[in-house]
Amino acid sequence: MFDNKLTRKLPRYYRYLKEQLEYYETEFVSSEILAKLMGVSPSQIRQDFSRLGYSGFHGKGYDIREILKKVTNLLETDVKKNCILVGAGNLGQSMCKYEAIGESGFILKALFDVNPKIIGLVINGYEVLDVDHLEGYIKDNDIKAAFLCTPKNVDAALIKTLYGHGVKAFLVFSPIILEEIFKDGIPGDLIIENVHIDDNIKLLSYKIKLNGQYDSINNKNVINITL
Amino acid sequence: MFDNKLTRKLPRYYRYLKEQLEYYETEFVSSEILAKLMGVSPSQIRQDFSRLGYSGFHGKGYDIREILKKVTNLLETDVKKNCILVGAGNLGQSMCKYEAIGESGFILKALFDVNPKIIGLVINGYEVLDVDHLEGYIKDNDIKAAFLCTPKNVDAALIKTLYGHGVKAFLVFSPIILEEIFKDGIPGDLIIENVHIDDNIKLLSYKIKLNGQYDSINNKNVINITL
DNA sequence: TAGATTGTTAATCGATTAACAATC
DNA sequence: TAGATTGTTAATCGATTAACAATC
Repeated sequence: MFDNKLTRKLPRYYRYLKEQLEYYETEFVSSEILAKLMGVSPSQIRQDFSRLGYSGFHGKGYDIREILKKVTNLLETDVKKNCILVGAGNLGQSMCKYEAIGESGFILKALFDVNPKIIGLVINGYEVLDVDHLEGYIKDNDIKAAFLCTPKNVDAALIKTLYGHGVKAFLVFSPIILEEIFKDGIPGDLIIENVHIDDNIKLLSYKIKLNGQYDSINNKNVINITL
Repeated sequence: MFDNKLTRKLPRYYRYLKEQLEYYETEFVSSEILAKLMGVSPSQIRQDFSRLGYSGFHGKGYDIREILKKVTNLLETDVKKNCILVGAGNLGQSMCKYEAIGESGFILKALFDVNPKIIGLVINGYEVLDVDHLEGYIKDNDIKAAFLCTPKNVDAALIKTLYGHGVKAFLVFSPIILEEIFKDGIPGDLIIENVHIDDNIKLLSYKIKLNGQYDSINNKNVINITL
């Protein structure tokens, strides 16, 4: 039932299938075409789709909308989940406009901040509320997740507070040391999804290093690096 | 020479080693301790470090600073690389303050925007320049990379333009369809590092779905999901 | 020395690929 | 029917784990 390695590939499949549908305007796609687009082997795609329990059509390919539906079902990105965003600075203001939030079933209910200059502003249709009202707001609005766009030094404490108010799931932009705040043990039902832009930047550095370097294994210069 | 699967793990090792050094204030770490912290097996850590060509000390563990040095060397995050940031809106303003940029060897030289209201402002010490001056600026300043914090519909065209001016490496926040812009083929030396926050959000949705679900394989409720 | 922990080999596990009969 | 492409099995490849002698 839990095939988490495959699950981790789903968002990627989602992206490329969407691309096929919208940019190339095709309703069906063969494992060969999709494989080329994604830089993987056709075999792998057939294996994965088969394991997802989705069948294509012999001689024709896969019905893109149907796989997308399957992926959506598995990720439950069609299930509505109320959420809030804390930290209405630059990152927060940028994030609250991000359509991927709604596309994943999250309904952004409000923004919160500590800064009196920001509190009361309306950003992208969301009023910025005072963090002092978090507790009541969470209890009244069935908040399932919080997106933390706060400075990294406050993230950990904030998670503990919000968890105390009943929020179990967090999207965080800074690496957090949970042991540091949950001294009596990290709750089993705490969910953290960490965005590691710093990792992306480091990999960019590595790719720049590699670009054009001579690859003695394949006897050619490195180009089009895939990590 | 090119062990890209291992390379992809390096930023993660970097993060946890840094954490050991700074938060736990230890100079040495055993594979057992680090494994517990990272949620992997001690074997794997010993294998990886060995493959990186780094030796620890019998009975004592690994010298954290030394591995960090090794990782830094491999990723070349200590090599200085001039870069620019395009799009000085909320995301751009947030990114230009991000210390991971400098930590990875990138030296942010300037911000660029199209909006006359933003051009001329000084943000975090960087003057916002007019995108019309991009070409000359790039040629004069040995720009190795660009961070695109622009609206997603302009990213693709911008990459083509900047590539034409000599910038080969890009950090991008929206999935881009390169085939769409490079109709005559995607240049082999073009480097794209894509930040997929939408994937993180979808995985958050999945984790919420799983949380507390009954796992019939292990006969217990799912907690502490690792994907 | 005793204790701790590495470094490495061999075994296991899982994921990817190859191949091809099935079938639309 | 011929052509295309799936679905699945078996083979391969690679990564993870287990085990333990080596050694600080």
